[in-house]
Amino acid sequence: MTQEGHLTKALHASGRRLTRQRRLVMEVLEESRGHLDAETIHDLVKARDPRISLATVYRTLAVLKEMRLVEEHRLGEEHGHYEAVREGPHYHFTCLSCGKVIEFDAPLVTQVEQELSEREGVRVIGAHLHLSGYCAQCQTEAGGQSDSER
Amino acid sequence: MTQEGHLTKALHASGRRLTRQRRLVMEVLEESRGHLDAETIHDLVKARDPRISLATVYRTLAVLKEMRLVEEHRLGEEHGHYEAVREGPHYHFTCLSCGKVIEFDAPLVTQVEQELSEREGVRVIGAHLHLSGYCAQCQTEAGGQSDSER
DNA sequence: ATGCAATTGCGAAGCATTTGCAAGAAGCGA
DNA sequence: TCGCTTCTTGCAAATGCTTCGCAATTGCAT
Repeated sequence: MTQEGHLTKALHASGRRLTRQRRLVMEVLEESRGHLDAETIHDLVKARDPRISLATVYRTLAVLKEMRLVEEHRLGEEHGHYEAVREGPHYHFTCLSCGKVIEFDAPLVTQVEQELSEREGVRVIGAHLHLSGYCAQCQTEAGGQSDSER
Repeated sequence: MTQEGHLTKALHASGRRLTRQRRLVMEVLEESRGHLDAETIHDLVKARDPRISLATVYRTLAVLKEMRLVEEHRLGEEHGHYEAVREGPHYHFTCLSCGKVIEFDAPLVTQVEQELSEREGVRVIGAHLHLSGYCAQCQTEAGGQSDSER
């Protein structure tokens, strides 16, 4: 009831309510710690409550995003992927061949932010670093350097 | 005729043809060195040839992208923005308030790529770094630190 | 100049995401 | 606990961006 209590409080702080649907979406995101798209989230949530609608999933994700409990990433430049926010910043690498996503941290990004802030006078709020290429496995399996993808 | 010749050659190398439409799209992208969305590109191209269709703009952008002459960015996580590829890598900062885009370089990103490659055995092909926050102007004008945006 | 394959324009289709609205809950206060 | 008010949901229709099918054009190699 700890994390649920936290969610309740966070919602109430902005005049919102804790609903079964919101709790389920948050649960799914926290349990399967991956990068799920809306459709997948919808499926997983439906397994626990078949009545939930896709529109509600989208609305919930928007709310959670606004509360900074969830982040949206545009990994393959395709449709959105969502994940529950964890400690510290982390970035993504996507394999162009098999689609695998590797998460990594990179303190140097903070340094880049600082340099930019100083040089341009901006205030940086968010940072997305998205690398792409071929993972170790796909490199050995197929050479992986041809343009034969997509 | 230099750059046009180059475009022709690049197209022919992959069994493609240089058409008026493709030349115009490339021209527009090179002249207005910004981050244009497809609709804007379409408008600019139509100013020079009203017959061009939006579908052709998209098809041309796909071709140019595949030839690595153009890059697509998902800046505001909204719709795609396109720009002609220039020398060296460069990254983007978007102002959450006014939407302004600042481009910058950051050699440190290369270092991040190398670290990841060594640690995970991947081969990095592309890198997108997208920072967001408030530009100097928007910070002074409105304080800019409240969550009052969208 | 001629022919064939690549390309275009058009409208329609396709996705992912959003929205309008009436019915359904959450949670405050009595 | 019961009501009432307001926030939420489901549904389906709508939207916005992007892609596709197909017949008509057009580049360009010969």
